[in-house]
Amino acid sequence: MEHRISINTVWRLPRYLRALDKLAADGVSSVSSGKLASLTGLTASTIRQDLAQYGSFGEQGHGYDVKVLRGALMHILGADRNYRVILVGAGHLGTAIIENFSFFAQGYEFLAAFETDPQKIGKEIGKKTVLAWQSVSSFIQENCVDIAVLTVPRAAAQKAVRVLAESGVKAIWNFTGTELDAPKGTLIESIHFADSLLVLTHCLTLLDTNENVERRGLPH
Amino acid sequence: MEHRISINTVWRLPRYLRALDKLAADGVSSVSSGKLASLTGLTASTIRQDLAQYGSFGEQGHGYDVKVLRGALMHILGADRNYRVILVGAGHLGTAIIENFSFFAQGYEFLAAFETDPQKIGKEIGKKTVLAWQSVSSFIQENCVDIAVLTVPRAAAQKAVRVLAESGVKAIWNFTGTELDAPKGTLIESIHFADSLLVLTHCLTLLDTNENVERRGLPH
DNA sequence: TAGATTGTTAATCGATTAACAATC
DNA sequence: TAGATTGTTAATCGATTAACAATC
Repeated sequence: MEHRISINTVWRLPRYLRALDKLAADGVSSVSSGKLASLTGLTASTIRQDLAQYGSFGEQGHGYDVKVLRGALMHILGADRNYRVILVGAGHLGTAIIENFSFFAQGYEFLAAFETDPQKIGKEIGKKTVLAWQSVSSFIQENCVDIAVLTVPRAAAQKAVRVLAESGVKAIWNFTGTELDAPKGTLIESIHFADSLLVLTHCLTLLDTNENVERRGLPH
Repeated sequence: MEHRISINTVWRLPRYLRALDKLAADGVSSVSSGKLASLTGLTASTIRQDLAQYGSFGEQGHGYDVKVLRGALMHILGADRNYRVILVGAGHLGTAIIENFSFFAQGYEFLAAFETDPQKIGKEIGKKTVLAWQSVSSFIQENCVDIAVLTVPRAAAQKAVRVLAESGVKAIWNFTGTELDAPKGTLIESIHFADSLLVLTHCLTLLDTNENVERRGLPH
């Protein structure tokens, strides 16, 4: 593969996937770039450009097969592998992520949760017992953990990252709302709730001042 | 104000705010665009360009006063107003958002939570009693609700949006993971956990194939 | 075949970067 | 004053859009 694919393109792929899932749920088997464009709020041109970076998935004159394209995107995004996941921080947020989100069912294997609070240790989350934070390092080494979902309080975040990285976790999915220094070789992907809320209030402000709002193409 | 400000710029403002908060916490009172650049992973040029869209907040030769710039950004983002907020869906996720996030303390006034599950009605979240979903419409009309935090199951999401919008909620902060149709006049800002996780696994895939990863400038 | 829609090349547009005069 | 750093203009780069030949 020749040139670097832009981060904009990468962040649009999950959006295509959402649209395809909806189409599949509605029993639609084939879709054109134009239809996909109207579903996602993007242009047909952008979609064809994005897909072209990875290969040819459509059929001229007939569009894309929903299942085929979905499978291709899943593969590109690395979502057809099996990931071994732990939860770090067994509060409401962590519990919600592990128990609520359906995408977490397929492919992802949830191994265990870790906590420092003795009151929470021993309870169950996602059908696994909550373990003591103390034991996380040996657990990671013995169980080849790929991803740690980080839902600890802000103050404990950076220290937890260090321990997780040193123990061999490959990636950290960060919900703590803090900017974390990623140790070399460890990937950190952050979801900043506050950013999203600030963009929301910004848009509210624009509405009030009667300016036009350009709704997001998701930089993030 | 002349031209439309790009969505990329808007999404960078909260990142500046995060850096400024960190500086303020460290007792730093003044910062240059260069320093801010290294803290955020952006370029000094981009930062000065972004700020210039809204005005002049620095002092030539001396950089920006941390508190002044912070205040300016808060104002631009509409975060210095008071918002009246309700929670719709009193599960783990909603509870986490209301109780965990410090930014929710200042400025935002949490009024009530709503649920359909009789088991949850009457309990407490964020020092407020969970009310019956039935009563949401009259509550919104009587209490001038600005923002609804939506944390209901996917299947209930679109119907809830219709009710909330018709009752007069101005904005919906959507955590349901579904693409929602926004009724005219209602703003919807969505956080898609799945998108973030897919980008994470995509980056993991790139690492494995030894390609370079361009880390995000946050399209979102 | 005719119609539709892709994959791809070329044109446009906008965003980022570089550079520098203004000035604290 | 000299040094530093802004605000801003100009240059570059990349991303989006438009167009169209290829083809199912």
